[in-house]
Amino acid sequence: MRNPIMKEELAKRYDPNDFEKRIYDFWLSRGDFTPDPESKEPSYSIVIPPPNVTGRLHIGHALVNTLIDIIIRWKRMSGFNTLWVPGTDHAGIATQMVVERELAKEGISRLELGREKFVAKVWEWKESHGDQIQEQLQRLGASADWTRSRFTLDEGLSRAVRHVFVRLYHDGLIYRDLALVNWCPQCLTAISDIEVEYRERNGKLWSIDYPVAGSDRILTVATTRPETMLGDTALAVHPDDERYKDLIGREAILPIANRRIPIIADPILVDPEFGTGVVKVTPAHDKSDYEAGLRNHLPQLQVIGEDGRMTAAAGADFVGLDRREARKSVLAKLEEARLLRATKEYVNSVGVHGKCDTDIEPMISRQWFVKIEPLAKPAIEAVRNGTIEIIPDSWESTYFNWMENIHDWTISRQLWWGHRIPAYYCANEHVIVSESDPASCPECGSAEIRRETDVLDTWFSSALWPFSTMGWPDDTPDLRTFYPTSVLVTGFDILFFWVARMIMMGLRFTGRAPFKHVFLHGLVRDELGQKMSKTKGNVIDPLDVIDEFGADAVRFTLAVVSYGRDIPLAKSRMQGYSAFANKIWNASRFALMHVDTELADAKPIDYKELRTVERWILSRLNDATRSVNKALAAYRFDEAANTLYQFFWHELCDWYVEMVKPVLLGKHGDEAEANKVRRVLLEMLDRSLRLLHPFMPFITEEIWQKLGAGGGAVIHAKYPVADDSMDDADAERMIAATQAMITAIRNARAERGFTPKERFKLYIKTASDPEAAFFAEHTYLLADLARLDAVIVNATAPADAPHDVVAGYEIAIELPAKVVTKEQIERTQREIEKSRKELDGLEAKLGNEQFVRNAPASVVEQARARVAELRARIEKLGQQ
RNA sequence: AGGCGCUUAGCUCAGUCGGUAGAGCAUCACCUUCACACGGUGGGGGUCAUCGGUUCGAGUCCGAUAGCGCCUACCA
Repeated sequence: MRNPIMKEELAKRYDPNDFEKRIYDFWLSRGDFTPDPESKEPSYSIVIPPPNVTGRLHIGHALVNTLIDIIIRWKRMSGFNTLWVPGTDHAGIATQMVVERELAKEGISRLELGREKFVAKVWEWKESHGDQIQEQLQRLGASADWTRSRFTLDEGLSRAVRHVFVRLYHDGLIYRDLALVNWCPQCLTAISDIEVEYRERNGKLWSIDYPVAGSDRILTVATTRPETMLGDTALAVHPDDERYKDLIGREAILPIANRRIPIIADPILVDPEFGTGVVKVTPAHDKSDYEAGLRNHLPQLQVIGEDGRMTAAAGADFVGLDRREARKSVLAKLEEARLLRATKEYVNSVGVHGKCDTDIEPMISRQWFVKIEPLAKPAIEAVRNGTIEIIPDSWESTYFNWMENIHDWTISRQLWWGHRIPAYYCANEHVIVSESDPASCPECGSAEIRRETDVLDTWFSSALWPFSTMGWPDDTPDLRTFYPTSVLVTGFDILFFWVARMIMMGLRFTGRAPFKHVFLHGLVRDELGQKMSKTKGNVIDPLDVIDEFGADAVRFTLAVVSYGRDIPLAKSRMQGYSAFANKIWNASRFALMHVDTELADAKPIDYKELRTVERWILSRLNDATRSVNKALAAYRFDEAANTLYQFFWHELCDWYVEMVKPVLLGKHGDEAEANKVRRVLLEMLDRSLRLLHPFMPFITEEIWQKLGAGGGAVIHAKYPVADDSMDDADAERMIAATQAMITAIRNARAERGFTPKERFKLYIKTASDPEAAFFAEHTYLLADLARLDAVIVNATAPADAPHDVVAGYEIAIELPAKVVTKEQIERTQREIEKSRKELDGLEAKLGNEQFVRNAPASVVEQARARVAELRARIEKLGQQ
């Protein structure tokens, strides 16, 4: 029974646009991506790294989702009850920024709209644009279960977020405190430490003189941020620094402000070797100064406000000025007072907010934090004891290094789009943290309750993704069946942002690691290894290349290049793999025009009855099958894909198909032999398509439907596994020898300038009768592929025919008389030279007693055999 | 500053247990043969960054050096 949705015949030309959409709809209509709830098979599950809901598919998404889909399809075909949970992330700041930008086009600002209306606008935006990325993933062939798609702001997920927040708060792991945080004056929100990106910048280092009060001494201080001096509340020196020891405890006069500030000793803040050994201390605007301020009980004077403008505390001359203007103004005033001593060029790294590229302002602010150490400890242990395995394992040391030096996590954001923190304040400022909205304050009974306005860091909800998507905190069938998930596939760039936090939260709230393996892939670059960016114009848009080359070629390319930290990607590679798809297409057309698909329903292949050629190709296929399964189990998508490419094109197409043509075209053998060949050819196509399916799902499904699959689909066909009984070393050896002879003859033909029409005679010498019989039997094969008119076994060749030794067999090629050119002589001499060099090396090796004594017997034996072959070869070649 | 990684053909990269250096692309020559010119056949191209060590034997293991990249922390 053929499926009616499929076209009967393969089109002449491979055109992915003709069938990819149709095939995807076919799978969707059958519900092929949804696991069977009744299944007794072992489960296998993956959750998608949720892309930004307003995002558009970029090449990084294409990579990670291709890799996930390869694993999912492989496992599904390998008998697992397989689930891939898709979904999207609300992506707090990023989404808010996108919508704000859209509104700005209409001249509307978020602030004038108000919180409620703005959030409603974002939801509108989400509803109209949110499915775009899922449709794009479908074009890639993603076999995710769309019926289970989740969004981090869904009701269920929101409940999980709230539940986790409340529990962590009551366990003392979430607290609210006044602390120095990273503040983005552009986005007007605090961000966490890891959201700060550091950029190298050419700046200046200014030296400012601070007069010591009641003395004519001057302390010179270097700074990269002179405007912060307005907030200085001390100068610090090292307690052991002899130069300044006597000044400790005295006061300096802060220039411009003319405030007196203490001169303190702080061994942690001050490195006496650096600069002048005197440091200005600005506790409200610098991280290490903040800590020094706490140690020394210094006042915190905020001179820069949340909007990046100077506060009243900065003084009347500066209030309201932007940070940058304030810097110029401060420098001018210092210059005027002749207190600016020197300026030098200086390269330092400046913290910026990655999302908007604005310089971060360290700021003292009341925020919510997660006390991270108690969560990190078990997460470290889980990786250390192997409960979770990070692949490649080189990332484990990075993971440990970060987790062991981790700082508390700032989770509150002064945004509108996100999970609003479930904390409430009563009229008396009592804090109530609760899963449901409280009616009155449990402490004082006040009914005047207002909710916290801050929302949570997006990554807080992402951290719960592996179990929140499955219905947690309820005990659901999905949770029981598919949690913990099997592997997490993602880029190494979000190891800290996401992976580490999922491990911490998963262990804390489910008592189990959220996944067994973490596979970290590299980052896609252009062919020169540069980051892709719109400004550089080197972006490869996955949707464009899918249009151009087809999803299968794009997927195959991504699989092949996937290994390594950086993944250089060029369109030319996709073109190359679309040629491979074309090859698959045409080889299948060839097979289908010679093979009756009814054969598949006939009795299984009897391996003992097969010819050597068929036993050989089955053995080679088995070898490829073994390699592919092994490579996939190790997440070596590149090896798996290369193995299939190599096998299908260069063994199956280049050799096997050519070898069976004489039989299929009726030039050799009888109908019974042809039928055996047809049966095996069909088997090869069937198995190859199944092996290729996870990588190239569309083309394999389209063709496989033509094999008379009884209404089935390759997506649910069984993935081939290696079968030792298919291995055949003898067949491999004899066919390899045959191939080597054919190559040698083709080579001789090309080198001597003969056309394909001119026929030769081949003489072969064998050492045994079975070998002689083999070559006699396969004369047609040699004759057809090497264009010979005779193959003569174990007879004396004419002395003037070129002799050689190939695969251990002495051969001679009798060719029509032709002038021997200088090039041929030189080439033969080069061959002899090469062989002699290798021979000399080997003989020296074998002459070394220690080699013979210490090396394994097989290695010595191999060397001896090679020596014999080389000697014979040199002799034969020399005769010419 | 600390940590991690990389250096192999013109380009981009594989290379398992230490045992005769591989692939794709590019390049050159020949071939429009009845699945495919998105094709076939054959060829050329490498001091495996450098130096030293271990070993019978090193692209592979160890140490150092140089160059490049990334991460983390800090940078008055």
